[in-house]
Amino acid sequence: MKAVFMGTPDFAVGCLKSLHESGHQVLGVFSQPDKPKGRKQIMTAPPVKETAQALGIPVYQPKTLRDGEALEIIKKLNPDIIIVVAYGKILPGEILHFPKYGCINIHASLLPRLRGAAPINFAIIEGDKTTGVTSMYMDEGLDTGDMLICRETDIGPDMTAGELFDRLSVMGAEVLIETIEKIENGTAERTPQDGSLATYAPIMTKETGKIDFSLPAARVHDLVRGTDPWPGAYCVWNEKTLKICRTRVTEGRGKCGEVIRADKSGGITVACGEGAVRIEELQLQGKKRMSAKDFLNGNKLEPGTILM
RNA sequence: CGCGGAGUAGAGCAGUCCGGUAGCUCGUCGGGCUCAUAACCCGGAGGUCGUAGGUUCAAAUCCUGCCUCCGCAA
Repeated sequence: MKAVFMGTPDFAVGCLKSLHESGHQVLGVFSQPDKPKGRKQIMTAPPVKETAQALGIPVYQPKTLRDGEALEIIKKLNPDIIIVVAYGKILPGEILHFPKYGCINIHASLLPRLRGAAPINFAIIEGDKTTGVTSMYMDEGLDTGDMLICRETDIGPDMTAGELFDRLSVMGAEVLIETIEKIENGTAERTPQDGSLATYAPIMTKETGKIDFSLPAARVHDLVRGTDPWPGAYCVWNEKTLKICRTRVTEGRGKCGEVIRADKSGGITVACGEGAVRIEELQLQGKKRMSAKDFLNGNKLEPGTILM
């Protein structure tokens, strides 16, 4: 099958590689334009672009797909199918309808749940016990197309978004290849989504990681692991940002956000609206990430302190 | 030159303003106590204070360049 691939971040890299290795011909790759990144604002290529270049596939990085130029490129490449994985742009109808087999998308959730930009993180933040990946035919809505293959996986009680990301990224690549096979041999079945069950996983910002200690401990824990490694969950201590990197749900009672224990044997325990969380790893503004034990060796954190 | 913080023993920090013997909490090693311990007591080892210069009788500390790490912003 002759395909065009569209994707941007790490999550899409596995799909691109599998597609390339499975013998399908990748005519071209679309990715978001390079962006300035990091403290020095260095222009950085998106991971998919780097991968494509390493594989010797031509890369296109249009600012928009709506000015007709992108369509011209597509027409020239003349793919049988377009694969979209976390590309970050909406495809106009003229492109959606161009390829013979249409456009398919790999999405990291069990649709119609968690449509949108950050399904992996929100599956954890919302305390889901399972999630998965879904392949679908794209339409003009946001993750609303007819589903093809849906594969489920468990979310462990302490699993972080980073860990889940790795697993789903592998699953996504597998599902992609299977989906293409089914489309090729004509056994693909469309299942429409039940829109009434849809939920949304909005794009994450730094604010997403703000901890609210009035919530039950389980929810605080879900936020911490659901935002790890990015953007990270945080609170405020001594007027400084304190990132909370790793926690465990535990017993304890106190005012919301109150440190009820801070010693080397019990770690740092903070009371929540219901129960408490023990902080195992944290990072103070301007410092490196460290264990609660190391933190307590050099910082005075008395029981009774309130984290906001 | 986007804003800011920081490099001191294996780890986490203080000391820097106001130059004058390298300090704290841990870890580690040896010994002791205890039924026992992530507990307690005694003792020891371990640091060219990120790096290159400058000022000075004397620099972790003051001045200048460079390297590295981190938070914010994007």
